[in-house]
Amino acid sequence: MADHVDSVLEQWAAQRPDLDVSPMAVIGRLKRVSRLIDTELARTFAKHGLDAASFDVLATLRRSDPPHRLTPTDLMRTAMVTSGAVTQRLDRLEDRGLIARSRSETDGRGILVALTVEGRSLIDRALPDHLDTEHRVLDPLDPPAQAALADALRVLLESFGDRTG
Amino acid sequence: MADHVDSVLEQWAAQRPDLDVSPMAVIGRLKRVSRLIDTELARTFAKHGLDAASFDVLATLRRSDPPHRLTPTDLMRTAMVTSGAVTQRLDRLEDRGLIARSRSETDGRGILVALTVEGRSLIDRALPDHLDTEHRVLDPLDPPAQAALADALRVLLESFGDRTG
DNA sequence: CTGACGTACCTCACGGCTAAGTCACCCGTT
DNA sequence: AACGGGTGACTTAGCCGTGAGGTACGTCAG
Repeated sequence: MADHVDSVLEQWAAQRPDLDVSPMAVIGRLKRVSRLIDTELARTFAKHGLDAASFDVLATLRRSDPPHRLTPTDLMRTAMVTSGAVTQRLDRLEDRGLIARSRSETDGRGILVALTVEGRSLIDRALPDHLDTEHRVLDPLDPPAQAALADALRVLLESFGDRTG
Repeated sequence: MADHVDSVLEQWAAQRPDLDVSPMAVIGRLKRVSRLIDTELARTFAKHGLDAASFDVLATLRRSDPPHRLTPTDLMRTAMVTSGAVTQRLDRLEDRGLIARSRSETDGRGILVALTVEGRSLIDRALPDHLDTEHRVLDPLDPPAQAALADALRVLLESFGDRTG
């Protein structure tokens, strides 16, 4: 059974047998799987009028500790995007009435972002559907294989310094 | 040892204990690792005046069977982007003299894309550097763990129908 | 108190991609 | 030979992101 990456490796072996392309077996697949999953998840998001960026913001707010308020900087860090991207995401969500911005009372520069009633309602509707999709995508791997996969990925994340706090 | 995704899972367990968010342990990490690796690889590409999109095209041509000519459709399929994106990638590379387009002799609609001498020279210079980076990124996993990771990802790819041919 | 530096958020020009549409050409059917 | 649907490449409007830079506010040493 050969996937696309197997044939890429074969091609390299034929054209550049002097190179050790073994890491491509992992990194090539990682990129490809990630892209295919993104596409699949996007379908579910679209059913609820969302995209991955909007879902990400709403879900991050929803899972945060009560009173479910975060600063744009918090959102920037968890989403791994620039501050400009966060501003624009919030603009779009605010225009649609899904989040609300308020000034921080303790920091004159700060903003607090909160879900509106509509935003909370929407994310609570979208979440189960999203989790169904995620379950379905991972279904080909049995639970121990999923756990092993998660562990391997965590090792890589930690090597990048992706720690809590 | 907790990474960012561990804390996300904890937050969900606290805020929505009714939901089974276990697939996020895998998919959340996958997205995060993929993004961090992309950033790391981009650094190496930039050293050679490239980005991931350009490198992808040059590398795909380089590893193809002699005479190293592919159609834009071939490139579209391996890169998993739209035809419009391929056209624009080729425009940029052609402007820089790294690839050349010629008309297909057997199909009046078709185009053949080939590396120029400069393009081939550039990709041959960038490749070893790129592979060093990929090796370094995967270094935290020992070879058996890398192989296991690749296998798990292949199972997922196959479930998406990502086969050769 | 003051100045210098750091932080928080926003602005904006620009770049690459998608999605939808165009045009030319291929090919099986009639 | 003509037609009609399929295919290959390109075009363009619009979206979302980056990266550089601006403004306002916070912090702290002197």
